[in-house]
Amino acid sequence: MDIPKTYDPKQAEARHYSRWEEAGFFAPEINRDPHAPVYSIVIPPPNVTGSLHMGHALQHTIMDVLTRYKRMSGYRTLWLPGMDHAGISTQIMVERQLKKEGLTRHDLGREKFTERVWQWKQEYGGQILKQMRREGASVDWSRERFTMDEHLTRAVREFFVRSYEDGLIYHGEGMISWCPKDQTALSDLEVDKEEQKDGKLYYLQYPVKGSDRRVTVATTRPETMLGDTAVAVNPNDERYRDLLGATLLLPIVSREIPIVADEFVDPEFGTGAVKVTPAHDPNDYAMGIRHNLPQVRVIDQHARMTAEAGAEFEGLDRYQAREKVIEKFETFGLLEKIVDYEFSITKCGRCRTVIEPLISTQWFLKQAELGRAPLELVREKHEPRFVPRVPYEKVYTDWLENLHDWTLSRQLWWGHRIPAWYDEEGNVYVARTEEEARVKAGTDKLEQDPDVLDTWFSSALWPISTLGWPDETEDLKTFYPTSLLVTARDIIFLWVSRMMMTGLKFMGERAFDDVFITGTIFDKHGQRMSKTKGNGVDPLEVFDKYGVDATRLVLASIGTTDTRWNDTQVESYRNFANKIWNATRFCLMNSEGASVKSDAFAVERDKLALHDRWILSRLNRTAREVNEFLAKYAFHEAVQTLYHFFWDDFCDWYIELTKAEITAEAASPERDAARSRILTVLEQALRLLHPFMPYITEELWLSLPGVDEKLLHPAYEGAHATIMLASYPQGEEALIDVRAEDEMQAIIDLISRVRNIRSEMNIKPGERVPLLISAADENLRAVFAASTDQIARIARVSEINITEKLDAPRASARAVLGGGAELAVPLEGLIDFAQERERLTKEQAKLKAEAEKLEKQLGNPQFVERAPAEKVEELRQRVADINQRMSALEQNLEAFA
RNA sequence: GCCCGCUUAGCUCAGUUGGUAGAGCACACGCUUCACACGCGUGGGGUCAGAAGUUCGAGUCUUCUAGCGGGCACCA
Repeated sequence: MDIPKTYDPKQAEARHYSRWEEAGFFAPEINRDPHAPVYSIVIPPPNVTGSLHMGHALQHTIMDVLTRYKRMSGYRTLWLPGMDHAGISTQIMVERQLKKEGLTRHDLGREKFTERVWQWKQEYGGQILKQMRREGASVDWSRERFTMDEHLTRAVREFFVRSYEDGLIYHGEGMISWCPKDQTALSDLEVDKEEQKDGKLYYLQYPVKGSDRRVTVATTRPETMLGDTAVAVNPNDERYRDLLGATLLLPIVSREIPIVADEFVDPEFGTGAVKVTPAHDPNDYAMGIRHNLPQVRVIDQHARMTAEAGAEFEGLDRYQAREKVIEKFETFGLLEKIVDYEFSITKCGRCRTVIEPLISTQWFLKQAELGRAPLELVREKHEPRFVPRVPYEKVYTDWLENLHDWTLSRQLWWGHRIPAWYDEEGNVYVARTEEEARVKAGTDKLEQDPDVLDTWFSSALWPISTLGWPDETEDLKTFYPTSLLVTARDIIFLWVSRMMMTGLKFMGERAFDDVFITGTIFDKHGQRMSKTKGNGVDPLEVFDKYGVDATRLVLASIGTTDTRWNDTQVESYRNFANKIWNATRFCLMNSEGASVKSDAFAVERDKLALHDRWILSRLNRTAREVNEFLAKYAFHEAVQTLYHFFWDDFCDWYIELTKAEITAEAASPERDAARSRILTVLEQALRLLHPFMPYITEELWLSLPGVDEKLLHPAYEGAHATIMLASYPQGEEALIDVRAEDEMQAIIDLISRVRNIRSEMNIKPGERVPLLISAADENLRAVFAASTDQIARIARVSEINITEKLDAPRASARAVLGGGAELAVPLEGLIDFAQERERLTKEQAKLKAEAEKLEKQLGNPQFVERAPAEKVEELRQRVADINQRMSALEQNLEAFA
């Protein structure tokens, strides 16, 4: 027998994945049952530029555990992989590459540049997909999709055209967030607010025309005053009532601007007078429309001042212009004060450049209309079901209640080009193809809109487009709606909500039943992992160090909770994997004449030893619990249950209890039967563990004698043997044996007490001691009697004497057990009476404290009256048991007196 | 400003419907016991952030306070 003592994860990891993939185990077609229930997940498509981080590994683990679990449970299972073209990120990545060659994208031109991006994708993109193989992700690679695939492009155009025809999409002027560095419009979800701790608030004075008065306005952006076209005050503000309708002389540019009244203005803030710059601030833009104010554009797309800002300012950067405006105001004596002021500024979510709000002609989508159906669904039916519901259902609902128009167009080259064409007069034709547009326009002289769509526009279609929409494919019929979406919380708005919108619009059904929001993994100091900080833990390094299976156990346990990453947890699961390895090794070393058998435990109940009935019960109870936990996404609990079943019940107790039988040198039907039983329990345990630990379980499962195709779930008839397709144990209620568990517990307690005595009395591990057991209850005596061999072996006892009443020599260490049992270890010459007295006194004190607490509670008439009768009875039982133990201890102490 | 979450053993975290506080790691002691030292056995360690309330009974429910972390908001 030549099995290494230590499990080497890398070997198993290298061995099985490609085999599984090539055999088609990941594809739903492997399931031959036409009536099989369906389980489907589409992966959140990682960016084509991305590489695996812990967040991905976490999401993938959750998805894979469930997919493998459902597959083993007989479901027709699809986990669909793919990638996102990631417009801006990818374009920037390739531009950076070009820069090294001294080129810009404009040097290449649009067509060549796009080709270059595709080339880049071929060579470097999709790193993450290779890494997913390492994770053991059981995705169906035959259905891999990319958001820029021809078919998905067709879906995008369909979405666009239909929405345009329905009046949901429009082309027009609006106030948008513009990134001066990336040179594109952004949606409000792609920008971040950032606190400006050292911000300043500038108080500027504007002279009133034909008067000595001045009106003071407060602003954080003085440079925009060059584009002011009004000052607004609250209509109820007494201070300015007489100035309503007056004209102000805008300093520097000498423009005459009105004072207007608007409810928006908060009289409490600043001076109660607000400068209005309709071309460069979202609120002012809205106010400008309300009061029909001119829009003077003083800042351009590069965040530099325009000619409109005046000759002195033209070409200046916005911050230089700010300095200059302040200088001027100071010289004019119009700068009232500058105060420190904390506020937030908006930055580009990608490059952190400060956003410039600009008026621009773009394509927009009226999200409010699309959002109505998802909003109703979540309000009325709580669908999709968020896990955890708090706080995400509310977050999602709140957002849907307050939808703004979505800026769709991006001034980029990489992405889905907007399917809109213009004729020479500038009329727009939205169509699925250029041909269609020509027909609509009645001319060939058309020019396509140069812009591309927001990346999230195609992502919004992911669950339906990947399954074939707009065609009515078999996949779409079979796998939609999907069962589950697993993702991080930061894209609930960007993505989750929008998939619900498109799913409901085009399919009339929710995109997924459940939405599982994973926790966030921080570094050990509680800091968010990020590339710029360089504090990220690389999943691949963790895989290398501890193995994929161990890492997956940690990730599955994390589930929805925010966690600080620490290697010690992985290490402990690495040890667990090793434990599984060695337990199997032990079973294999003693497997001659035996095999995994469906009828290994099929003998009359009274012919089966207690420990066999017990492990069978524990196994089935564990299986039931794990199924229940998985049904409610309680991964941590499932992992804990399996861990303790395998380590504590199976290894620490069952193997030890059955060891003598199994390692017997002489072959016998009894030995072979015992060997088959342990193999059979082990085989089931491996299946239960498989969704979490795919590699080690497959590696070991295949090595077990008697394991073959017959163990596969009936749906996979004809497939080669693999644990992946073995049926997941459901746990049989009938095999749960409460009595066996209670009786076994008595044995375990007994052995533990003996071990405790041995340890406290410093008895050498090799030294065997005699043991006296007493129990008034006949049945309990029988239970002990039936297990004397095991007790003797495990507790290292030389001889066991079971009596009705304890009759031990004075020089004995004693202990009391539940159920009125007692034990004594005679230690003539070894025992230190003082020490033993101390030990017993300590134990007595413990019991006494507990008894007092309970008696106090029982002495409370209100408790006895109001608490449920069974609760009261339970306490009485406990008190009785404690009292029994105490009196036994008392007698023991007297023996030493 | 509004909303939400978190605070449990030295560390990382569990604790379902209110009814004797748990795990892993760490720590102490003892073990080359014929699967495993990535192991075995034994043991110590928590007034569950603080306060008040509801209740026979609160880690668990309510309110407030503090600290930390999110999300949202047009306050110039």
